[in-house]
Order: sequence, then C-alpha cells, then structure tokens
Amino acid sequence: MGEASVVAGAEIGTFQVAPPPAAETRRVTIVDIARRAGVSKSTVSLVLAGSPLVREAKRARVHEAIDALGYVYHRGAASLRSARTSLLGMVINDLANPFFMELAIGIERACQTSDVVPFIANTGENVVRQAQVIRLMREHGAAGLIICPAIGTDAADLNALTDRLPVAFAMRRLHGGRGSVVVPDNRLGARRATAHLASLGHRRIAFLGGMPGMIVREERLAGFRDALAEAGLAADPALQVEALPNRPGGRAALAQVLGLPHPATACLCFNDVVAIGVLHGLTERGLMAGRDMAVIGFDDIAEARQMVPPLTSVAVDGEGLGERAAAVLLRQIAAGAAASESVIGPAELVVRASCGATPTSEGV
Amino acid sequence: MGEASVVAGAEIGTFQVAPPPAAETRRVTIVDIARRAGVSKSTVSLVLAGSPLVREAKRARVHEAIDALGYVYHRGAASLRSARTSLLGMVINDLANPFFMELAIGIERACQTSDVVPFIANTGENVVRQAQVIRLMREHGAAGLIICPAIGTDAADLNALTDRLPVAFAMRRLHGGRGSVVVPDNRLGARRATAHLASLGHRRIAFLGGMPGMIVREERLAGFRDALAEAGLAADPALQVEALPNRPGGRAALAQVLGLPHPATACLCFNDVVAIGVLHGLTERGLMAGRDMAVIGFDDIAEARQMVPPLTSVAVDGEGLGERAAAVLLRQIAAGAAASESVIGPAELVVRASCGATPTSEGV
DNA sequence: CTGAAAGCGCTTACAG
DNA sequence: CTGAAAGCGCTTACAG
Repeated sequence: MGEASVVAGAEIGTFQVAPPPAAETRRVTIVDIARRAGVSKSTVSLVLAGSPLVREAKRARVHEAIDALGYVYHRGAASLRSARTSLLGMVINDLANPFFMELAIGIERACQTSDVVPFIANTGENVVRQAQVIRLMREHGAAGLIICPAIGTDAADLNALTDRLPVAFAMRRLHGGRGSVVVPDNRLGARRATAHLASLGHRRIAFLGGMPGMIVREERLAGFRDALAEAGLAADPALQVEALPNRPGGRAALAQVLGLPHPATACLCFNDVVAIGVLHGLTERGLMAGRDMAVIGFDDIAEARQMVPPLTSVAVDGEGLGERAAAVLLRQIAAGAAASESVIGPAELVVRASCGATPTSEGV
Repeated sequence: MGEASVVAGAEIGTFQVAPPPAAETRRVTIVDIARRAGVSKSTVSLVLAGSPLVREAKRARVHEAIDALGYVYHRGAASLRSARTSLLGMVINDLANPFFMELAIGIERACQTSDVVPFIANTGENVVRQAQVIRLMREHGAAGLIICPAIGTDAADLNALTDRLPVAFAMRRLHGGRGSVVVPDNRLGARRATAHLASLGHRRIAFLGGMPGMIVREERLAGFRDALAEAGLAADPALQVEALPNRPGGRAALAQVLGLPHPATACLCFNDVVAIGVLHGLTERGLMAGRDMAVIGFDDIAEARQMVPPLTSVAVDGEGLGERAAAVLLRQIAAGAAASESVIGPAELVVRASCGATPTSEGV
C-alpha cells in the first residue's frame, strides 16, 4: 500500500483545484423571493406547495425569482412548522448480503415516486448500533422506519418505538413485535424446496444456517419438517445445523453435516449467501454441487444464477418486497399508527443445476 | 405469485396487531424538560450540547427528566437555528454493483464515529435522477455530498453545486470538476495487471468494458497501453471494447473479442462485474478462465475470490476508499470549501486462478 | 388571491 | 451557571 498518496489541493491530471470559497453570503429565503417577484411571502409559500390558488402569471414570476436567486427550499424549516417530514429511515441488518441490498433498492425505488427521501443505515447485526441509528433517525424527524432487525433484537425495546412512530418490519419480524410486517411465505417456500429434494430421492436432507430465535429460521424449518413428514422422512436433529446467515456460516455448517456418520446428501440452506458458502466449501473439497450434493438456497439473489453450478433457490423477489414494504409504510404514515398491515409475499422454487435435477448448463 | 396475500391488521403467526394509536400528544420539548428538572431552557440546551458549564447534579436532573418524559432531540430545529447539520449525502451511481456497496459501507462506518448520519441514494446511472437526488439532499440541509457521478454527468452542472457545498468525488471524477477527489491509482493498477498477462506470454490482450468519456476508463486504458508498450506489444484498437460496466456488458464484450479473426487470449476487464460477465460468458461456451482465456478484473470485490475459478483482480480497497472519502469530506465541511483534497489510493494486483498463473484450487 | 402575525423547537448572545 | 429575548425559514390560520 506504499503508493497511497495524499495531495492536498494539488492537481490530479485534468482535475482542477477548487476556487476560493464564495463570500459568506446570507441564505436566500422566501422573503427574498417574495420581494423580487413583487408578491407576499404567503404567495411564495403557496407556489412552493403547488397550490392552485395562485394565478399562472404570478406563479411564473415566483419561479423566475427562484431560478434567478438560486433559492433552495429549506425542508427542515418547513417540517418544523408543519410537523411533517418526507424522510423514511431504513435500518438494515446486513447490507453486505446482496439480498438486503436488493430489498433496499426496491424501497428506494418506491420512495422516488413519492418525493420521499430514504435514509439508510447498516447495523451489521449489532443491536447497540441499531439503537443508535434508530435514535438518530428519530431525531432527524423520520416519518417512519423500515426495519430489518439485527439478530438478538428485543421486541420490547422496539415496541416503545413503534408505539410512537410508524414502523414496518421487512423480512424479519419479532415475537411480540408491533408494526407492519412484509415477509415472504417462508414456510411454503421451504416446503417446496425440501419436497423437491425428497422427490429426487434424497433421504438425508439437511437444513443449514440461521441462528436460534430467528423467526425466519423457525418458519423455514417448519416448512422443511412439513415436507420431510409428507415424504415419510424422519427429522434428524443432527441435520439441522445452526450457523450465522453468511458465507462462513455456510462453510462451517457444511463441514458439520459432511462429518456425520451418515452424511447429508442434500441440503436446504437458510439463505443464498449460506448456500454460496456451501458451494465454496464443496469446491474446496473437490466436490461438486448437483453431483456430490444437492444444494438449494433461499432468496434467489441475482448472484444465484451466476454460480457454478447455478444455484437452485427459493425466489422471494427482494426488490418487490422492498417496494411493498415502502408502500405499506407510506400508507401507515398517511393513515396513522393503527393502519398497520401484514403482507406475505411469494416464495417460488427456481430449479437450477445445484440441486442435481437439471444438467449443469441449464438455468444459466 | 398467486399466493401473495394482504391481510390488513390481521395476525401472522405470533405477530400481534398494533394497538390503537397513542392519544395525539403534544411533542416533548426542552421547555418541558426544563420545567420538570427545575432549570432554565438554556441549561437544558447546554446539557444537550455536552457543555462543561453545567454542574453534575443539574446535568443528572436534566437527563432524568429526558428519560422520564421520553424526550427526542429535534435536530431540524437545532440546525435551523445554528445553520449547521450533521447530514452527509451519498449519491451513488450503481448500488447493485457490489463494489459501490463496499464503498458505501466504508463511508457509513466513518460516519458512525462522527455522529454524522449518511443519506444514501442510488442514481442507477441516470443523470436526471441524480439531479433530483442532489436537489433533495440540499433541501434537507446536507452538510456535504459524496458523489460517484452517473455516466454522462456534465461537470458544469455539478460545479454550480460544488461552489456552494462541500463535495467529494469518490472513484469517479469529472473533467473540469471541482471538489475533493478520492480515487485509486487506476493507471498503475491497470499497468500491473497487464504486465502480468504479458509476462505469462499473452500477446493478444484485450481491455473490456467501460464507456467512452469515463475518466476511470481512460486512466485504466492508459495503464494498459503503458504495459503493452513496455512489453513491446502493439495496441490493437479492436481489442479495446467499450461496454457498460456491468455483467451483461462483460458478456457482450467477450463475444466481440472472441469473434475476431485473431481472438484475444487474455483480457483485463474494466471492473469485477464486467469480469464476472466474462467468466459467465466463457462458461456458457464451455470455456474456462485461466485455461482457455486469462481474465483479470478490477476492484477486487468480496465476490471475486468466490468465483470458479477465483478471479484475479486489482484490489483498490473499496471500504477504505469510502472511509477516506468521508474523512476528506468531513474535514472539508469543518474547514470550508477551499479545503478540498485529493487522495490517490492503492491498486494492488491480487493473483488468483482466473489468469492462469496459479492452479485453480489456489487463491480460494 | 394577499398581507400581517404567530409559532414550530431549538441556539445564540447578553445581562445578571 | 441562569433567564429573558430574539431569530433561524418556513406554514398556518385569519382577516381583507
């Protein structure tokens, strides 16, 4: 890293040095606009709010003044007076997981159409950081929050919040939590995936990843057991391995089920990044998913189809979930706290090569 | 998608319905705190600001009142009066590219230590959306902006902004742009990567991806040509393929250089997602990176080492760049617009299997 | 449609 | 350390 260099105020290639700062000039306000346009302050305010009360000619004069003076609307002042804001906070447990990024992009897109600005914060599964972030967002006047709670979040802590502010939980919810909820049909998705593995003849099917206490895991595990029972298979506890929901977690969980006296021949993973860890672990051992072990993920992130072999997964439409979470929250903000909703989204099995049901070249 | 269901106010499993909204209660302000703590408004303000002027006993009484009343500090009101904010805006061209997510995570981390809240917005390479986002962030009183400008951004448009607000450009800068700049040493990194390919005996080396007008591409292409010249190789224009800096772009560019009368045997890709597209395209053709074609990416995102084969790449430390961009911007905010800085970060070649220099199992 | 007045919740001098 | 006063930039009734 020896060549890192810092060149204060210098030129890099064609880059130009900043000019001296503009003279400390007073902020342009609606009073200035009013004066220049020859109207009252109130009229300017009406124009800014898009009121139909103002005649076209005056409206044009106001906009002219706005452009000429380089006026910037001060939303802080406006919301101080009106007690309304257009800020939406996103509190995400792990943005390094591409699935949550897809969720965030969906939320962001939904905000675009509503003139709402999304704040985003990554808690990194840290409940202390999560509490800080939520406090900061409240202090900044967020009109509502979309939360993917960190592992270990206490519902009671958040209920104190959700009783005062519209909150929507996305993907993850909490036992005894209050607020809107937008989640995929975890149980159904897991059941479908497991049933597929059973139909391929597997009898030692593992469930890999997720931590105890995570409702998402409980639900997916329930669907997993449903399908085992339907296929007349026993649920061996040794095949239900807890692990952090990330790549290293997947790798560790794989090692565990391969080391059993009766190793697993197939696995449903808690999510796609766990499955990617499993794929990676297989490659390290000279094994191949779809041939030596059937692997299915959950989420169907964009990366899934690019794995070698392409990863079979349960598609939950992350961006769509994000859009719906935003829509639910915006409705809740508009309608008041009592308007919480629950949305259960789809969970479709997308079969690719990693589960061994299709040739390696398919699903690409 | 038939099973998607919306259940307003209903129960999902253990989830509880929200209680009726709390009675519309007046907001708790510092006046309430002052009254309860038996001090003046000014004293509360001093305590909130962490001033050492207030005696410990009073400070404790104030904090007690804050907890008891559930007071939430109103940053909007504070910044309206003080004309200062702790909001930092991030304007990112493409958050779906994991590299920019790494950058954003670095920025976020740097903000944590400074009580600064980062806004994030994804422009999706859309200059119109970018302009909207920047306006909105200004209206919300952002103290400064970190911008990864969208392809096609006009420097003149942004200079009107950067003359009024501290701005740091991360990864991408603009011809004639003003503001701080934090970028890796693109030219050196590309030269190293290309020299490595030449040293392996390749004589038909392609440069794939990036769009005309992108400075990053110009710089990487310059390093590419440097290394070709040093190796005594001619720069064949047919081997310099423009393409969007994403996976489909990489795939399309690969098709082009494989279709030439004298196909390329090696390629340096504009960035890792382009390289991943190339890897994917090779797999589709039954070809293998590292054996049938040497492939090197740029950025070294976390995904790179998980490819099959693992991707050789030029590591630029995305999170580190993000942290430095934030540090530069925060200094600039503190010191005034004239304090713009330029930082050139490292660009180290990380050799893995995709360029054919090491066995496939290494670099995992 | 317009104008004058009040007030959102805070910080900032300023006099005690 | 404390208290009273002013003001940040806007919106909101309210009377014309």
